[in-house]
Amino acid sequence: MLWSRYFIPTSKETPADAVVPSHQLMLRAGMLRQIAAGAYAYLPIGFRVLQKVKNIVREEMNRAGAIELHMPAMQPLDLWKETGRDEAMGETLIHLPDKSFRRGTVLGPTHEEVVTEIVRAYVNSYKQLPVTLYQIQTKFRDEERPKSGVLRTREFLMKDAYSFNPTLESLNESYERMYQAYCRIYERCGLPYVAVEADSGAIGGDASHEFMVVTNAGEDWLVRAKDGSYAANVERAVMAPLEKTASQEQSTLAEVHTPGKATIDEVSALLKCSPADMIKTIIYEADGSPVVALVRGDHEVNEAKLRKHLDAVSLELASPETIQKLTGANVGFAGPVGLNDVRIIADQAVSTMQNAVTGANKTDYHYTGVNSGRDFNITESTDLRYAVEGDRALNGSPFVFEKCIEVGHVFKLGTKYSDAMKATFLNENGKSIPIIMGCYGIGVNRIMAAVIESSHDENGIRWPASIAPFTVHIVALDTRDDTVMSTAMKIHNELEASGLDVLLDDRDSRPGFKFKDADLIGIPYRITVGKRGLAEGIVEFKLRSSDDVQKVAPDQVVSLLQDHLAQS
RNA sequence: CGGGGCGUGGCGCAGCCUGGUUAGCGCGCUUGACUGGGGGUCAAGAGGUCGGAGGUUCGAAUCCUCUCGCCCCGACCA
Repeated sequence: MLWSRYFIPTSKETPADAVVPSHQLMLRAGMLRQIAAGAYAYLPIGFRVLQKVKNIVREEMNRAGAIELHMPAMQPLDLWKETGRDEAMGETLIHLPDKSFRRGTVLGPTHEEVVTEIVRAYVNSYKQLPVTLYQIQTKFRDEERPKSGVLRTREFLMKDAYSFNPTLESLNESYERMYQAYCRIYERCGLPYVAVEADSGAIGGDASHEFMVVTNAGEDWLVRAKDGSYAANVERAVMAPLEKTASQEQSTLAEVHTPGKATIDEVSALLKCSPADMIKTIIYEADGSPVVALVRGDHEVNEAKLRKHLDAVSLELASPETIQKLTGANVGFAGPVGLNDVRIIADQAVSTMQNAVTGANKTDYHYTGVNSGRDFNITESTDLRYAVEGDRALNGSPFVFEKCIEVGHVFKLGTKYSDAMKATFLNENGKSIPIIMGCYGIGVNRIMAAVIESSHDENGIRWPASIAPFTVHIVALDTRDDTVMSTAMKIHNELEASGLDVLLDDRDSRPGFKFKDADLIGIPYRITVGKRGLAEGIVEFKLRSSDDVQKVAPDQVVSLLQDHLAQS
């Protein structure tokens, strides 16, 4: 490919709207153009990268036994009503105007409903199972706030796979196979990833892993044990109970006047104590009944953990009226002392607290000197909170917190969708039972952006050869010199003939300009052809990832490159 | 959805507060000359409904009202 005849609109300046490196570099390298908030055009070299990522994903899916199909982006709302997800997705679901359609139509944010509809139509025997179907498709989600370039958009490419299994053992096999395929995909894309336990959330599955890439541009947090023995989404991270501190002399329980001081910060400031000396009392309504959660003042209740502990379907903060009725006080003055006839769950850390401060269940009053066992009893104690700095893994290794982005997610769905949509089959005993499902997603655009986030320098992108828009970049200097151009063209043709993607910069520009562009678009192998080198019978070979320049005879270039590619 | 900011040639910005000739500057682009190993120099050019609508005024990029779009922080996020 000749640069002069191709379309790579590079730019020296960084657009003001771009904040994260991947966004800035994609714009500058001429890969990407924003068309609307959260909707991007992929320009030729950006598109080439996407295609390479898609091909890797496709190869690994096929290798893992998944079968490709293609489902519509336009879907009938009725299908979403069957599972109730029209409500659950809320505003994220993009509805088309009703006019020209008989039924309401939405743009698919994901395809569980559609794929389940297909399978229930054709699968009715255990003999047809298991089967895993996948597609690589454009998804639409009306995100409230698209951001960070291609990392969070309203329209994006996703590989989504769905396994349909007759038994749990079979589901586990499919899940494991997908998990392994994901690892291979990220490895082939040159992406340093971490597989973490994830919260399976409202989707209702019982196991789930996320594939994370550590980067400052991320919007999720992952927690890792320093010794590498544990990694989890912060939503999910399980930590060791805090150790008991040396016991202090118990002070007496005292009621103090704290007028208008309802928050942890206000009360701790007034009473000159640390938030860690306070017991935070949060009142929820779980499936309609009030429940009280206790955590240390500097900790936050993890509602997912609480929900799981309670085995509740709905969980929300109680209304001020409920709180008033339960505690007899305004919001901000609740505490466990004297609180009866309600289920109280304490975080483990609360058990280690001594002479604590907490609400007195009386408006404008708190207690000091509160001790569990004496002033109130902890009947239920569990891990209820989010991990914070200083927490440790169950084996005692300290936690490290890192920002990250999610590039993939695998779920064991169970029968949530097959139950709701009546996707059943007859098992060997002639009994009709719901198909057990798993679902497996990969964000294709995110892989591209994540690779750039984790592989760039001040001059530009550093693509791994596997997904680079071109594999080799020939820079012809002195383009008006016939020997230079004929040599460059010859190398170009030989490399193309050997099956490589080659870009030849044949523009009549100054050398520095072309080198800067070469570094910016980040093709892994660079061949420089110039008058000087040719005078001594050589061209130069350089890796994007290194400053070393190797002199090589023009007719040795193909074999040298093949050696390099064979090693990588 | 709360808070903040920004819309002026392809990109980055100034001008606005305090209204007044042909709306500037840098990058990029075109043409020519010189130049040629890390984003060159000089010269001459092209390119703008100042996001849109309405209003105030003799006169609006500038003041007022409405509106659309975009970015950032937060909340939310199978």
